[in-house]
Amino acid sequence: MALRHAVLAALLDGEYSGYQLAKAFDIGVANFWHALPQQLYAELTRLEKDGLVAGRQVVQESRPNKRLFRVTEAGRAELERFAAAASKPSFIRDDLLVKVQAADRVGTAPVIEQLQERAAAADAKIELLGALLRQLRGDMDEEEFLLRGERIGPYLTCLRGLAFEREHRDWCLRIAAVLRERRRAPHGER
Amino acid sequence: MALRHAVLAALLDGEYSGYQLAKAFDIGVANFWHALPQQLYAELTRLEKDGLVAGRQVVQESRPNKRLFRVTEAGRAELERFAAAASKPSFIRDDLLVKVQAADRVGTAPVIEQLQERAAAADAKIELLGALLRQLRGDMDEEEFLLRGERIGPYLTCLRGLAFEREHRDWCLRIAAVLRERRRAPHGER
DNA sequence: TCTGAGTAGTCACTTTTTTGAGTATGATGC
DNA sequence: GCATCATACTCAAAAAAGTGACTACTCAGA
Repeated sequence: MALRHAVLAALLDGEYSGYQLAKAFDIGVANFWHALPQQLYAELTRLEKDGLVAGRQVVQESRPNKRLFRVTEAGRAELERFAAAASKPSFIRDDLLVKVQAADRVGTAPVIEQLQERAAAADAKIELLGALLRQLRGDMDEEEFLLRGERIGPYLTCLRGLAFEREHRDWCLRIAAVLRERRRAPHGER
Repeated sequence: MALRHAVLAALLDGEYSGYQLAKAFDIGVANFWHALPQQLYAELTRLEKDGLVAGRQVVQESRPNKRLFRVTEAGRAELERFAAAASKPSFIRDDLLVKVQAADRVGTAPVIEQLQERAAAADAKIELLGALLRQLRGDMDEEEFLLRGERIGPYLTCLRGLAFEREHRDWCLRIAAVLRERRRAPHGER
């Protein structure tokens, strides 16, 4: 039960529909969890059944009706319990790293290409997160916001995401450069 | 099928038993994938059935017999195919981040504690990876090794792991400091 | 007027990952 | 001499995550 708590945490700041939640999971929440819309709808259904969130129907004209969910007291308590329990260690799990591990035993050309695509994607995400951070802290500077802002959780996770993306971009570019250089000027035998 | 390729990539450097592989997955390979021994044994069985690895029985005295596996030509070809295919984007997936996201809506004390434990664990991993990198590059310096070393794949993924752990440690320490400071000097109302 | 994109979701299914409980032997430490 | 650790694995099951295929309605643009 892991997506469960990510959904609860994402839902702390107000009412969201499954659809809106899916968008949040594509940007801010993606810094600590990832899920497809179907998974979110399913999890919301389970959470509601367990009384951890409450949904209400909102009838709309000119677009489909929707259900908005908010965290209940029981949900908040569950999150409290979760926060106090031990966390599993985090780790990277990335196809691209697997390819790099094999890098000098398989063709490097496609890997170099993917490293560069990744770097570009990371760049895009860095901009997105920068904008999100500016928006979250409003007119305060970061230090002041972190000390006096009233809701810093999402900001803190975005900081982590930003650092991750920067690091990832730099690594991708460096590794791509190394692999290109080695193609240009071959090394030992083989 | 993702663990599959991680196992193949890890097996590129020689013959390993499931048991040895499990150790590798706890240190170096953990930089790009993570798995429990049971999964590795199961995956090795499947890989062998599919002809991507070949196992041979090694009879031992004074300890249980073991089976050593190596990547076959078909396995190498599969890895080649995998390297050329598109990769899924990577993302962080971390309980602790979920807790931080909820940080100012639930009790922060246990979260601060966990952040510090994590920072310490990251420190330990940083040392481990540093030693592994020194061992992998032998008496060359990094630049020379990356250019002329004959097997740099594992080195490159360890570099990623090292950067990740450093970043993670710094973030944990900073966030712990921020949350402590906010407990000391409360902000807005609530 | 047709096409595609955005909103809002559901159902069924498969794959992957995790968890828990075992087996067996020799070596090492108190 | 007894307990625990390290080696080396296996089996079964549950939980979590991911995939594909669908429904329906509105609006904007070609």
